[in-house]
Amino acid sequence: MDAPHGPRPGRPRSERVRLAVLEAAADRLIEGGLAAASIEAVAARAGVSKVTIYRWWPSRGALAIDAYFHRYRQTNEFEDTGDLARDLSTQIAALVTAFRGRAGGVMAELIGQAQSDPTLGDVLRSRWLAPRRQATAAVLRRAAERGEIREDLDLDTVMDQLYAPIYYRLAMGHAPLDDGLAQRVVQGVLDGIRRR
Amino acid sequence: MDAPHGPRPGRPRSERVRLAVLEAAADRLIEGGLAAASIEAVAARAGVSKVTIYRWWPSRGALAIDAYFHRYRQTNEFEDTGDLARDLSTQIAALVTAFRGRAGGVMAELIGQAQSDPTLGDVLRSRWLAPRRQATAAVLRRAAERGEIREDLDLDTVMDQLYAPIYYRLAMGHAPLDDGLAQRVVQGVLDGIRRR
Amino acid sequence: MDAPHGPRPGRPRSERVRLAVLEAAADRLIEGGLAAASIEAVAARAGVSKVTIYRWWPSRGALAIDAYFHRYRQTNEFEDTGDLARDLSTQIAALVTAFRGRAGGVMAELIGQAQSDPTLGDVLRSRWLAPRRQATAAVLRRAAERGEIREDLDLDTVMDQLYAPIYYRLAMGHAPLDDGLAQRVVQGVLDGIRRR
Amino acid sequence: MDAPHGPRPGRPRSERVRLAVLEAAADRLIEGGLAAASIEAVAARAGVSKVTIYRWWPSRGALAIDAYFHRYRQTNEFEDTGDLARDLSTQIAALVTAFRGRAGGVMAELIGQAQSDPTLGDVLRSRWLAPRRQATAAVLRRAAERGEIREDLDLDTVMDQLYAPIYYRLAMGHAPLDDGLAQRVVQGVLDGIRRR
DNA sequence: AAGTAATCGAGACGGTACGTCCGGTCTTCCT
DNA sequence: AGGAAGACCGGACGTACCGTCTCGATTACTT
Repeated sequence: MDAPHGPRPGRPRSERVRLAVLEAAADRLIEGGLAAASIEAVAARAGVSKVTIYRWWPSRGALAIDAYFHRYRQTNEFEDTGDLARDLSTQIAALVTAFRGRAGGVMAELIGQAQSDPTLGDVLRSRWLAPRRQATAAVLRRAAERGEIREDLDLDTVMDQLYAPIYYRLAMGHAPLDDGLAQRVVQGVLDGIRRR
Repeated sequence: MDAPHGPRPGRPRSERVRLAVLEAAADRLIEGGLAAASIEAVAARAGVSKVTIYRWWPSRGALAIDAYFHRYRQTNEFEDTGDLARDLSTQIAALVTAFRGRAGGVMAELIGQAQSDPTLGDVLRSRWLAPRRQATAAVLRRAAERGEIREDLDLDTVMDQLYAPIYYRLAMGHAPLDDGLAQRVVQGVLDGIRRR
Repeated sequence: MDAPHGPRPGRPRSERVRLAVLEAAADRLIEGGLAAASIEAVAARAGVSKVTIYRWWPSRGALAIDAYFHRYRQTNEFEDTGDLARDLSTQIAALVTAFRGRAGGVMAELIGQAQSDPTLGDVLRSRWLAPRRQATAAVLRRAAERGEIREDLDLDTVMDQLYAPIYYRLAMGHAPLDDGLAQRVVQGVLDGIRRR
Repeated sequence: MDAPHGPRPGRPRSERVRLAVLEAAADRLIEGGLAAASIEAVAARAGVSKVTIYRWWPSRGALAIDAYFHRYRQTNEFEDTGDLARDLSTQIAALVTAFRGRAGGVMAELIGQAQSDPTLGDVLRSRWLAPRRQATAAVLRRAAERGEIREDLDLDTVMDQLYAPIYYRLAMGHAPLDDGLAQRVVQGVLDGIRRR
């Protein structure tokens, strides 16, 4: 897929331009949301021609999500200390904290945009959701092996129960992403899945 | 605010026009999503002038949500049979069923749009979320009074646990809104909150 | 065609805008030729939106020719003094003089553009050529009636002989539109068509 | 200018490429006029890089005219049989015939383009007009020596009278380039310049 | 054989203009 | 006052060419 083809013919893509576009897009995104990250505006801000952006990103959403990941390329480590409640709380609290900042609004808009842009949905699922869910699933599996939680669980459903409330509040805004949220959610889920 | 002014001066608002607009908007919404329900397009389809729409609806989102409720004005009854698990399952299964059809896509787009349109968020919360949550809260309260579930619960958190997975799947599309979903979710939540 | 329809519904067309566009287009046309009279540039200069221009003029050429006639709306009178040689010379000399100024370059470009824009050709023929040829034909007909020139002439060919050299020099630029040109051309033609 | 430099260093220009470009340009020119003969399109069609074209031709017009001459490299012989009327008619009729075909439209567009491209005008005059006018002038001069026409004539004006009507009709399109045109024009001119 | 020099294909890039869509606002007349 | 019709500005869209640029590969002539 990305095997080093050796030097391809033609002028190579300018890394300078790639970065300028991503930075400009991230800036606009944070300043004024997705609406402000129009191709036109990003091109102007980055000092780059529109065509160049269109050559590399198929849509505003695709660019926005690249810019988002570029700006918020987080470590995304998931410690496995053996204390399931603590590990899950830590991980989810980190998500809550991130979403409380500007990144939350941007992510909410990206999810919103994905409703009318299937490609964007794909990217979101594969680059954002999937890694987090895989890490979480691993932790849960090990907890099951340790006998801490039941073994007959549908992990996908469990993870929905863990993550959904965060995204739900983010998207609907009916309640804040408060400090205790992560803890409460994890507690509620564990109450249901713990071995008795 | 809505005191009966008695017959106000001037030409009264045309009910015919109101309906034509809502029907046209709903049609476009279903055919092509929010993007297709532009004020321009709806006006053309309804045979109505743009200004008339602007007079009565502040934005595309506001119009869309009105059209949504106009088309899918559902009964939204919530039976309280005394069997908590059944009542909750019934209610949530109804939501899942509704979201599986075209209404789901539209609702997803409306939630998406609300991310950049605070007014739309308000309407969504007050006219869509709130009634459902109030009915659900009443049922839960009565179950607590009957001693079926713990009394120290934060009902808001419980309702998040009940509803969030549905919206989460709707919005992220990482997993289908399958038939057993409602039952599984309710089961999971009850496992955690039932009196032991 | 332009019967007074009575007051048509809707906001009436703004005369201010119409004039601003024509003046701006004429300015650009004279400053930098057809190339400078881009819709974009004219809109900017006139303080008018592009869409407004597109609503009223189908193409750059159509706008340019309107602007040309707006700026150079000449009297186009053709005196018939009874002295054929003088009348023709006067008329053609006026054309030569006009074409020697900036109007010449613009007209040349318009004719050029008409080669790839049939609509523009139509306008040019009906609004520019036809009136001049009709007036000239009338003068020639009266001269024939007076017995000054032969009566068996194909007037269209005669008029081609009169006008063609002017446009030929304008378009090809192989020789100047000098002062004596009109006189020489008329003399040459009359030598051939005068009654002997 | 084109002295044989002897073998210059470096890779010699590829004749294959030169021909491919000219053929491609001529094709596009005939299919869709000057507009279709964009450098971009010609390069694509010829399987040649844009830069290569830019290296050898300064502009679209220059390329177009080269392509025109390449495709329509005509013999351009001018017989001098001693019969002036016939010789002129033959020559001009050949021009009319050529212009009636596709070459006419192309030539018209080239003349049009020359209005905003001085270089193109130069090429048109030196490579197209001049040779024809020189041959015609020679014929006329010999006729004057034979005493067939007046000797005090300004040959440039006479040639304008001969050729202008053809180009005039080509450019303005107000009348067709019909069969008798050449004959009529020559007759008209000779009527005026013949010795009496 | 190594070096030098030009040609060529491929393709990235900034820029200008294109013609279109939609959002909002406005003006006018009609009901 | 409500409503239809439609003109208007502004902003963005996605596309077409322009002319320039950076590469690597090729093809000759010159030491």
